[in-house]
Amino acid sequence: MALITKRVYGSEDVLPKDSYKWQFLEKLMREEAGSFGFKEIRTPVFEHTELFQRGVGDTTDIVQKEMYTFNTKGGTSITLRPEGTAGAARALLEHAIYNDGLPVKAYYFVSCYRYEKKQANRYREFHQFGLEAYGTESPAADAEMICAAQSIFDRLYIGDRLSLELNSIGCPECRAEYYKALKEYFSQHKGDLCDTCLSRLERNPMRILDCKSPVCSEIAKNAPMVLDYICDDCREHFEGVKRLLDASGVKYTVNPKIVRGLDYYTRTVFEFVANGIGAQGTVCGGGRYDGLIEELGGQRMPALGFALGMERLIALLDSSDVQLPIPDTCELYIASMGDKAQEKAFELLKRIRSCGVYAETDIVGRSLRAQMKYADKIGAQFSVVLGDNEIERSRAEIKNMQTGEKREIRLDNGFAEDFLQVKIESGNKSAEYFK
RNA sequence: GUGGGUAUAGCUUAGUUGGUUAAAGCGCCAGUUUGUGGCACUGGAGACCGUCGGUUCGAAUCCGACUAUCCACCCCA
Repeated sequence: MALITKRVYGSEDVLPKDSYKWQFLEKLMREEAGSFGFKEIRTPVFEHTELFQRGVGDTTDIVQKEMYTFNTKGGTSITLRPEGTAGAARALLEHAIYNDGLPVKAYYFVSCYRYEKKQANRYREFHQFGLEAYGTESPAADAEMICAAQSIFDRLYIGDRLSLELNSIGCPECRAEYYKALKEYFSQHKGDLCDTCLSRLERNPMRILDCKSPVCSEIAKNAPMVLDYICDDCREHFEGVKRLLDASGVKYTVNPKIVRGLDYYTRTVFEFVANGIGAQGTVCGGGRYDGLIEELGGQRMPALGFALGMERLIALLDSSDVQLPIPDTCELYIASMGDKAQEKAFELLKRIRSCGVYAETDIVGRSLRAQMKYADKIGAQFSVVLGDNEIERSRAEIKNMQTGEKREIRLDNGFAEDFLQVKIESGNKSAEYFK
């Protein structure tokens, strides 16, 4: 296929027949975030490269090998955002939003870019919905964050398709202790670890814990657990989070292997994981990152949030028996024959559309029969045929496409009124919503 | 970056041991007389059989390379 008619590797089109899913989900998420008191923040697709190096972390795979980085004509290095948190945190600092009062609660919809091998539910351009909260250290904030994610899934009737995996990786102080213990333990098995895990041993030993290699995961089974090493403050914090989740009726599994791959995480980390949508099952992931703001040059300020993968969520919905509300079909199709009738059709359509009715007419120049076929194909609920007779009488027949039943309708000022009357009498709902 | 699978119309596929104009269903467009959709029928458009090279009198079919794509590892949403 010619290059110009081929999309770039790892990118996806949302086609007209599917866009309603995105629109529906975005609306639902805005409502849900709003009901928790989060306000939308919109940040640029690109940022200074340094922001991600500092914010996401120099040692991460994302920064080391997955960023779309390039120089502007002016010689500035900028990067297409690989995730949404860094930009939001930058904006918080740049505009000193924390002076508007704490906590700052924001949500975002962003497109993200990572240069990696494409896979089922993993793309080079992908979309995230996310929540951010700044200026609160309380476990209540962690619990609320998780509740917000859970309630989105509940509203979509997929709460039971996802399992919430929860963990605490402690603060930098207690993690240092833990790292020491981990390194000691894994060093004893140096000969058996896979190559990647050997390099992890130095820079991020926790990642060995979720290595998929049978040998490594066997060794990891007996490795020290974070939860045995976290300090009293961190333990108490974690207990607080669990207590409020329990109170909210949110079910979770404490999974010591959830460690997250971004450097900025501290204390609470969590993932909502789905089965049955391929290897990339993490639909939503997040946690607390109390060190991030300071890392970016601000005063120390606790922070937390999560990101939800839109493509993965849609994949999950597609693989489940949940049917998102199908968009309204055409309410009225006006077929016409001849110039006079076409003019009348345009006049009537202007009138009826201004009442909020979804209506169409022929813009192809088809025969009457073909127009009716088209009306049927687009699922029009009612149709009106206009010809010389109707123009003359200023009356036409309106046909219920489902029952075939016909009624008279005025073509003058009474048109919109008559149509609404017919619509009400038919008891026709514009769309059937069902699970 | 590493592995494995697959490439024939918009989609799903057929194509026999290599043999003349590459087939079907769905979809799309038009028509089945004069002013009414769904069903049915008729017709039409649409494929350089992923690309390049090789073997052969002859390749969609055999061989090679490349490219694309899918799945998995890695990593993550």
